[in-house]
Amino acid sequence: MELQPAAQRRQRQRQEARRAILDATQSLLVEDGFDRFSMRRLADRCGYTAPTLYYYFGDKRGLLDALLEERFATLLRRLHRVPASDDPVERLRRLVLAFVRFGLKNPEHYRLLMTPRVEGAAPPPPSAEKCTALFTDPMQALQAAGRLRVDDLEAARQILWAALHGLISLRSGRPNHDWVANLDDLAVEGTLRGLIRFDAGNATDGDT
Amino acid sequence: MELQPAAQRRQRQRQEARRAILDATQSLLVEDGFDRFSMRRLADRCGYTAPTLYYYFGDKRGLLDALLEERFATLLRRLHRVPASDDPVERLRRLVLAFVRFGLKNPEHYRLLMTPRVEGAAPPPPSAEKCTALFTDPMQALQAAGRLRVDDLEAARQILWAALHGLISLRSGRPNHDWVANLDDLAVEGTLRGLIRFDAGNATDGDT
DNA sequence: CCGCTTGCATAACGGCGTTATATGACTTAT
DNA sequence: ATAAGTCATATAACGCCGTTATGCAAGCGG
Repeated sequence: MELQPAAQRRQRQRQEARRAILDATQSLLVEDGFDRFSMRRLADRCGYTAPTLYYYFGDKRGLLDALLEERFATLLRRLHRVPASDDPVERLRRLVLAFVRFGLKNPEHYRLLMTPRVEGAAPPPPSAEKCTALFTDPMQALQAAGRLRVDDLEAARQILWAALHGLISLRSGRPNHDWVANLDDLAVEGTLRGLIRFDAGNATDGDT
Repeated sequence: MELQPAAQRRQRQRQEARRAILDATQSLLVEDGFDRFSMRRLADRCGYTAPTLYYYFGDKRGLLDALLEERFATLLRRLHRVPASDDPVERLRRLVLAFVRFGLKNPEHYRLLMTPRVEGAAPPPPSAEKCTALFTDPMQALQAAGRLRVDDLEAARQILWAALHGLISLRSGRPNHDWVANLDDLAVEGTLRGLIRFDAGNATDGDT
């Protein structure tokens, strides 16, 4: 049984330790919330002491980014399974709604993602960026069809980004506020309507 | 000169101390940012020691709320001077733009305002709430004219709130991102267009 | 003149993120 | 088999934070 080089076993145990720490991080985060989360409390929960966490993940941000990466990788897989519609509006709507619902179901992770990096720190985990990149595709299609109300594609992206971020962060930051039923759908619909010409037909330009 | 009861002089000195502390808070906040702000650093800056700050303002949140109240009182005065237009859309647009620009010019205060209260803590300062209340007026007018795309006025309010919050918090949280020029105007215009029927004329209902 | 409120300061508590240093187990080399 | 070395972990500490307990001196009312 010990024929395999012992380095492999060590590495496997290393992975198991990381796994255990990440699992404890996840549960502590959802149970107690982002504000009450601390490295020392995590150490207590997962049986290791604090320096071990730093040994494995560098610092608090690195640990949370590792967790974030996993979480957003699953979102990414889910977004990839969103069916491609012939109507780019419909596809964009589905993507956006999936994203919003993910953010609302994982408020601590979303907050974690959006907490701005200090200065020249590490970039956000790659899966998170890939998620947002998925939106450019249907938006480019809309621009090509001349259905964007804002000429600049980047401007449209940023407006959409801001609206979604506002919706998610506001709702998950104030869970006790009595939000209107179906706010997600209404807000997404309104945002898209502000960005996109919904009336098919007069597409390219209506002035000359 | 000492004819006035000494209690008045004491109260005046009290006010002066509060004033000095609040001024130091303001400058420390804008110079070093919300994250680096601490009661101890404030104490160092303003000459008092930390317990004195607690003597005057209770706790950190109370101190920051006092500053916030002042700041939003000036915004409130400015918003009150926004001219009433015959077109409620135009009036709403002006209010919204003034609000957004205020948020972007006072990012630390805005962040402070939006940082959710812990649980049953003090409500946000009254001026801040009055500011948001100013928006309901033109929105009611729009609803009465049947120009709201969302029937429920409260829903429309929340959608607008989310969009503005997203715009402000995203931009001021990432000042180094290269935001598109005129993003504010474009975003506000898009948001309003998603919420409101811009074409005058077929107002009430277009189905039956 | 005495006692009381008021406006401060010193010192401390507990918690935080993080790091310096030590120790023991396990691997490798002789 | 033993010495040398690496790796995973722990203990102890540093410096910061928000906050509070305690003390103390100056001014005021009796």
